[in-house]
Amino acid sequence: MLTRKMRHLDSPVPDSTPDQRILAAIRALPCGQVASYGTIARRAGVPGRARLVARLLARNADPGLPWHRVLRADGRIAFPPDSDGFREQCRRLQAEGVVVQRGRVRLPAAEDDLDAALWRPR
DNA sequence: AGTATGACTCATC
DNA sequence: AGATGAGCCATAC
Repeated sequence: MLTRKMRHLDSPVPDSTPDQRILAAIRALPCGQVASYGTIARRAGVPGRARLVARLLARNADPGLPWHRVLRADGRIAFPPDSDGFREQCRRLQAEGVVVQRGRVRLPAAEDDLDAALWRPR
């Protein structure tokens, strides 16, 4: 039986939903590396949908998902500074060696995949 | 159908 | 660097 929804052509595009690709993009973040909601959205093929990323994280129940590596575009933690989420995220990041000061992390200057991957300071 | 609400982002000041 | 307002998109009422 073929899929119920016929594809226009049998396109080689991954048969995945934006949600799945976003989760994949987050899971693809290496330990100690961070990215903004917007960057995750872009990497997942849904540019401009940072809020979708945020919504997914808010609902996520998977304890293995490295949600703490996702920050706002300015490098700040998205939770209110006095919240449990904030503290937990800080703790997890620092446990990975990420420098967090005043709730802020220095994001890779060029959030491009290439630069972020190659420019990583030792 | 209209309004409010976010783990958002960007331009501007 | 902080504040503000507009844009944005999916859900919830």
